[in-house]
Amino acid sequence: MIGTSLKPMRSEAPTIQDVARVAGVSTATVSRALSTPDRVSDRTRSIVLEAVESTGYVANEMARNLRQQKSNSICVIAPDLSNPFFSFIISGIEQICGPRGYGVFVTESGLSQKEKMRVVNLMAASRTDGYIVLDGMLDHSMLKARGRPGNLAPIVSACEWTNSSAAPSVTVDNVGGAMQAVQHFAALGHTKVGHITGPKENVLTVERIKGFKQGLDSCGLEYRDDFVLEGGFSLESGQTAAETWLKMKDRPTAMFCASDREAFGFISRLAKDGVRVPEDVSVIGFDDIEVSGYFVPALTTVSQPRVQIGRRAAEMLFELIQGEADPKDAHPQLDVALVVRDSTAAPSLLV
Amino acid sequence: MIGTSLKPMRSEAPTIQDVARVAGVSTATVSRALSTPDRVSDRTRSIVLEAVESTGYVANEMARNLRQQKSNSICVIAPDLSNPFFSFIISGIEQICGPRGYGVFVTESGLSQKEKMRVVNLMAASRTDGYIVLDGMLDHSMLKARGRPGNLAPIVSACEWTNSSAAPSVTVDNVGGAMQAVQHFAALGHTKVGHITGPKENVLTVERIKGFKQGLDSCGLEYRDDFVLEGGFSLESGQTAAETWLKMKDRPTAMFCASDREAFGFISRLAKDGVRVPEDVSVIGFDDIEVSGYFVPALTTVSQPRVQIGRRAAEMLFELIQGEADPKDAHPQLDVALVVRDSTAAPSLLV
DNA sequence: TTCTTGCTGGTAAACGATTACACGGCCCGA
DNA sequence: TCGGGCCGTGTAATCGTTTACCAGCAAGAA
Repeated sequence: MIGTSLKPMRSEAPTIQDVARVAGVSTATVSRALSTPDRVSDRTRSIVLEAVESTGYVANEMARNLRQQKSNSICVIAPDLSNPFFSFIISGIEQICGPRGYGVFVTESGLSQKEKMRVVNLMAASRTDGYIVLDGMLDHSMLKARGRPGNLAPIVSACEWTNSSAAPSVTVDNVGGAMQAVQHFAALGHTKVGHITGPKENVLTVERIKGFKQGLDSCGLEYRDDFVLEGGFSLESGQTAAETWLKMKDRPTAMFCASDREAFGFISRLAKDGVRVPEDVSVIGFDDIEVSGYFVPALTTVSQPRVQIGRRAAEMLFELIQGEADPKDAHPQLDVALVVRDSTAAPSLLV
Repeated sequence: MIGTSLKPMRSEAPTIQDVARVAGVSTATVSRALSTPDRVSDRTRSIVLEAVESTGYVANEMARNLRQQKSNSICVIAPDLSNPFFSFIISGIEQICGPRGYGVFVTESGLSQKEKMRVVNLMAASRTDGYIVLDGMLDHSMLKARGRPGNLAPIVSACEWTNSSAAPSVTVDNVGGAMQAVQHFAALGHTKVGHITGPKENVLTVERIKGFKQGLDSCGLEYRDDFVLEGGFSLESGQTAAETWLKMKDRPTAMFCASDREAFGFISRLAKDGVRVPEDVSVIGFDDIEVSGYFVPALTTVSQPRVQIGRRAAEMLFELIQGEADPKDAHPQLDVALVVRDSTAAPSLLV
């Protein structure tokens, strides 16, 4: 080799020009042979494909993106990737995007407002064709900051949503799920049912509290303020709630937790004081993350169709990208299902 | 408005030309004012910035990418995003990439070979400037398939690696971690120590088995083939191993699991038969995922510095991207630490 | 035969930034 | 006063595609 250099050999990448030269056709023909094969003759196509093969040509995405004004990728924004709840949703999204040749960006919006600004800036730069937002706290500031004309890639929210935003969303029946949980407790004979909520500002928190109350109502049970403990969806917050519970004089015999992780934290802390689940207190979670079926005890929980949520959101996003759908009236709500496992039982006869 | 149309209003996005016109300077000056501010006069800079403000200009990433031949983003390839083990690694990666203005793509390579091909194709398209591969099964086929000249974005492997690949890697001391686990068992008085392995073909599996044996050796304990159960890192595989364990006539009193999730599956299945941890059998995991501290019992485990792994891998990747480093001699190995919680105790005196 | 139509394929203009190169003015030392 | 640097800016080439437009040609219709 003559041009051997120490530096990157990027320069050697074959371009469409090289292919055209080898095949003895124009670049337009090469492009057509690859992207719209039926617009060239059989003969030409095979010549081109052969030239592609022999040169090792791979189209440069960046050039394509610039010309087409699209990136063939979307971005998923989750508040917290360490929360396994999101993984199956992402998987569902990829199931839809992969076959369509779209790449899936994933990024974390974090908990602090400062972190969220980072994401907002990312969105303004508009590297991707659309967004799926799993963080209900993001929309407000976001929509303001990226209101630059022309940079408006479509957005679909999933799971969490923002009342103030007109963005289409796919959600689940949070109210119904919470009701089912309470009704299950009632059916087992519990009358003193408590709730560990999510973080205060969260929409899901509000919905699940609403469902909790409606469930109580529907069973003729009393709603007691002192049975509602503030949580934050996290393991730690479940633990903290457990400490509150342990100090209560009059304790609920059944606790509905706004997330599975809260339930884990709760049960785990209780176990350290010898309080057993479900013998001493019954627990129901929400989400049905993978480990829930393997917890000790296996957790009774409200299962969300996570893969389905992801798929649905991705499908909606594509409709928006292609301008097929009217964003305004797209708010499907998926069903949830109570999965009964070993963390719930009839209340202890004593006490 | 005259040009009102039903179609997307993308066309309205201000370009650098618009800014130049408003500011009364050339596009070159605008570009310089934004990317190399010290190369223009104070006066000009402020005029330009004002024009940027008033037009709402945001640079078009695609055009920039094409011109600079780089995408300002990297891609992380994980076998399975539902495994929470990866989340903190990704977080660490973002900690490094964010401040440098890099976006982080995340994609799932999946378990089947077919899925992995999808990723390989993605890599060939070379949308990103570099790759961090968390999947040890990928390298082989990958390197072959994307050997197109010119398209060689640098790769760093992390956690898992491939012996056959020259790619730089950041790993942890798997052997040492396994040894520590066994030594902890021995110190508690266990003499019958077993192991649930990872999936057969995995490098980590091999390393941890090696450490397991060395640990036994170092404590003068016997290695017994029948005490080694094949697992697969997953919850299910731990459960399966538990069923095997339950059927054994001569059982180990302590089990070292190749992953925390395996340990959960194991403990959970045992609990259903009334076998208690750590009273009846002690268990140690590997990884220290978030939920481990909240399991019942809280899991003793070998903790990996996950965030650190991610940060280190990202730093190495940047060195490679900038051509600063020689890939060949970069194989840092990070330390692990045994975190003792409640799943280990002295062996029961009975039996 | 002549006009239309449809099918192929070439020419060249985008896409929107960055940046090599050139140029004019200013300062400074000889 | 003149020449050499430096500084700030503009001109225009460039990145590698896609695609609008056009032209040539063959076949079918009139």
